[in-house]
This record gives sequence, structure tokens and C-alpha cells, in this order.
Amino acid sequence: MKQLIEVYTQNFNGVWFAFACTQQQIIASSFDSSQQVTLRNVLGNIPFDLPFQVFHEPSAFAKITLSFLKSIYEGQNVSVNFSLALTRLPAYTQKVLKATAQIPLGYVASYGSIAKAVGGGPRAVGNIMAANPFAPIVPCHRVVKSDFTLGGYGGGLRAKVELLGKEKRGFSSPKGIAVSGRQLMVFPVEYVLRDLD
DNA sequence: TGCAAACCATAAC
DNA sequence: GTTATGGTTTGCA
Repeated sequence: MKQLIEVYTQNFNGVWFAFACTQQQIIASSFDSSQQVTLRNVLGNIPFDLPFQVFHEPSAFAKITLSFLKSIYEGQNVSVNFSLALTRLPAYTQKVLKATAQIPLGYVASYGSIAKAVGGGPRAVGNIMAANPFAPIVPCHRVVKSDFTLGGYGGGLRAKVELLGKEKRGFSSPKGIAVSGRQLMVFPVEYVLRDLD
């Protein structure tokens, strides 16, 4: 018997969060100023062959997930080892999402640099960011253009700027992190924000 | 700056 | 199979 997928939606400080999960895994997540938009994002990422239901009383796992989402939204540093339902996604998509998840808080990486680390091209990476089922858990807001301008964001560029602003940690120099056996350069988020005034 | 061409996985036909 | 679509990048005027 297929496991029933639970869907939750909740407002926090004027922002709507929604996510779908089983008792162990997140299937999709989203946030937006509009409840309708965020709910639609989540529902659209539930596999069509699985039954789901909208719940109001969060299960234990859902409670954890909710506070996790809020923490991310507030720019807090939370560990990324959260169980996401990746296996139904195409292999390359999984690779890109995993690489993105490794960008540390306080830093950004470019579409092109991620492409170089995992293979493929920058536009393919951009397409996957645009379709990210796990916003903001997989921090696609930390992916920007190679010239440190913003690039795009599903929830609107204003939301991207706000999130990045909350993630400022005052780092001053780039560093390399290991991603699928290669080196991925990440840059302080201030590189992006300093030109925006 | 601005524009054209190359780039590349996906989804939609 | 084939085509269309981008949250891009690079080179060149």
C-alpha cells in the first residue's frame, strides 16, 4: 500500500510556507507571499501516482520540518543533512541539487561553476534551479550569475535578495569546497549584495 | 555596454 | 525521435 503523502501550509511572519512529506522524507517544499502560489508549487511536485491529503495538525516529522523551514528563512545556519526525496528525479538533476545543497551559508556560487563541477552547462543548471522542488532547503537562492548579478528566482528577485541579506556573515574571501570530487569555488554573499544599493 | 552564438539537460510534442 | 525552452556564459565590436 502506498504511503499517504501529507501536505502542510502555514504562515510565518507574513510568509506562506508549504511542504509535502511522508513520515521520513520531504517530497517538496516552497515559500511565497501568496498561499495559493506556494501551495501550487508543492502540489505540482507531488508525483501524480501518489495519494496525498492536506493536514492541519502536523505530525512529529512535519513539526521538525516546519521549524527547519523557518530557520532557513530567517537565515540561520542549519545542517543540510535533511532527508529529501530525490530518487524520483532525473540523475543529473539530483547531482545539481546535491551540489547546490553544499554551498555554505554566507556564500554563493555561479550557475557556470556548478556546471563545471558536476558536468553539463550553465543553462541546464539554471533550468534545474528554476524547477527546484525543495526551496528554500536546497539553497537555489545562493546560485547567481558569474558576474555576481542576481540571475533569477522563482519567488521573485526581491525574495532572493532578502534571503541572501539575512545570510550575510561577513566572510571576506572566496574558498573552494569539494563537490563530486571536484573543487567548487564559492564567494561571500557580500560580493552580490554590494552592488545593489 | 550590448548582441550573437554556443551551451545542454529536460519537458513537451 | 525531434524541438523548444531557459534563473547562462563567453567573445567580440
